[in-house]
Amino acid sequence: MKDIKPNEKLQLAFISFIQRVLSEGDFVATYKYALLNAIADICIEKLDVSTNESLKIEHSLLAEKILQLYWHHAMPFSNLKSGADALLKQNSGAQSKVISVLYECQQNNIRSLGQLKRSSYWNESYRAALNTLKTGPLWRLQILAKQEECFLYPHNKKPQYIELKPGIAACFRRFYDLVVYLSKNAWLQKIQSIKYNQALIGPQSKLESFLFGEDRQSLAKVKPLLVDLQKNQCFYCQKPFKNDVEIDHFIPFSRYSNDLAHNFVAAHRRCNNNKRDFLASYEHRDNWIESNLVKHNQVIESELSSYFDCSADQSIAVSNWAYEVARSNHAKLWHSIDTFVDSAPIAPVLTFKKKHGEREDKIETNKTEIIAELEPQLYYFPNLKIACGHFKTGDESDAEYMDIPDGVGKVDPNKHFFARASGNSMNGGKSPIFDGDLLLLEFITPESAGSLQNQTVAIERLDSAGDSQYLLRDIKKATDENGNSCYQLIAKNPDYETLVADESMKTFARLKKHLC
DNA sequence: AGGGGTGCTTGAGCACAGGT
DNA sequence: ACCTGTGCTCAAGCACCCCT
Repeated sequence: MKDIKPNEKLQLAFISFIQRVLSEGDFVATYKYALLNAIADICIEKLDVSTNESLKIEHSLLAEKILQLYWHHAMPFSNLKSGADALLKQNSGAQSKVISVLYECQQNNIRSLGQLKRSSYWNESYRAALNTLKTGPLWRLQILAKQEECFLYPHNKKPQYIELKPGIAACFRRFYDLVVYLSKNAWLQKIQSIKYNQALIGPQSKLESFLFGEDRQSLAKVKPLLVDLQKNQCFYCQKPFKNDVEIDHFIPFSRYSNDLAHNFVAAHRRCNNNKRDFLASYEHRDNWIESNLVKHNQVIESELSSYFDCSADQSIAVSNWAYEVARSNHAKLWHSIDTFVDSAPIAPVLTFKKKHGEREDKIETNKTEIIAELEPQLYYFPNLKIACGHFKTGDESDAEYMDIPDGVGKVDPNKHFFARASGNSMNGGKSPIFDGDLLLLEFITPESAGSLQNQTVAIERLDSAGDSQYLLRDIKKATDENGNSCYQLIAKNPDYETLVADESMKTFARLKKHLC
């Protein structure tokens, strides 16, 4: 729930603005498509992006991302029919500066972006991208129909970063697929529209896969390593390989089209095909974290850093984002052949955690020392007021983490969460609940609820505006005046009247523990 | 009405000068 | 050495006008 529900009006305004950028902006070169794509990528690659906060993105990070996005574009495009072989122009005038410098690097036998970063060509390429961004696209992206409209970030040229306005980063995360799809399509059309390119591209071409396709060749480097690390067993079914190994993108390539070294697992062809573009279940995700980001982190980094980006933080951030979106959309997660599980209700967000007593700077210097594990924390929803009075509107936005206090017993981050009581209707009986008390609740569904008789539950209903309202009450089965059985919602405080459950209400969570 | 020529505007590349 | 600002050039898009 964290990060995924920016204000609905803002979401609509965001979508509308992105559409306008692509339709009303003037495009002579393709930089602005790349910039939009770069910002979207960075928003999902960063850990700790909060819903309503602004997000600073360093110009340097954008420049690196731009180089990454243009890397493939700087290779000569071959038209198989005509035999022509040349660089596609990405500017209506002279060739784009970024393409020119990357092309020069490739002509000097730099074969990957990782190699470029370690080479003497890096500085020049990086500066070209940075200068290009700062002289134009950063301040032109938000010029719509000749008018400057700073919806995404203010135009402040002094600091070395742009600052996405509150909620914008969350919108980029929520609508990542859409933004990338739209910007890449517009990018593709722009390249096709440049007259110089038309002779080269011809009437139909494989331009899209050339520009935005994956580098399949590099996967050959991954297979033997992963087969070895996985002890010749399929990542998903744990059964041995029989000449049927395929490399799977754990976070599907269709969802995130940058190859990250930690994102690969070896799987049976059948398992991989059956998984298709689904996210794997939480169980698989835990195993992936344990295997690729903890146990084999260093080996993967040393063996594959020449071919792929190797940031464990980036991988975990992308995985968090992908699972957040899945949960928000109630998507199914693939577990095994033709078997799926729910992504809702609450997926634990994984973060790296230091070993107890370890110094902070070790994270930077020695990643093998980092252990990835579920923090002993649960979600806390400060905006979710569980009413102890009358139904009260609240929402699940702005989730935070809260340490699990001692003595609460066994909890599951998939089910349990914290929220505050609001009001005094449950202030009575043996264990009164006061306004502001912390409640440990367990999410329930009609299927998982079991008998609720004599339990304290949070009930949810929708108000006339469509917002959710919540109320905490004891449940008791009773008989109404017509002799029909019904459920009474009883307040511990006798000053509050007993309500009868109706069809507009649903049980949302049961009270597991009341913490003062 | 439609085609072609002209001039203006815009976004981008590039060279250069001056400041830090 | 690096950054920043300025001015020039170029190609494309567009509006306008004129001619057929």
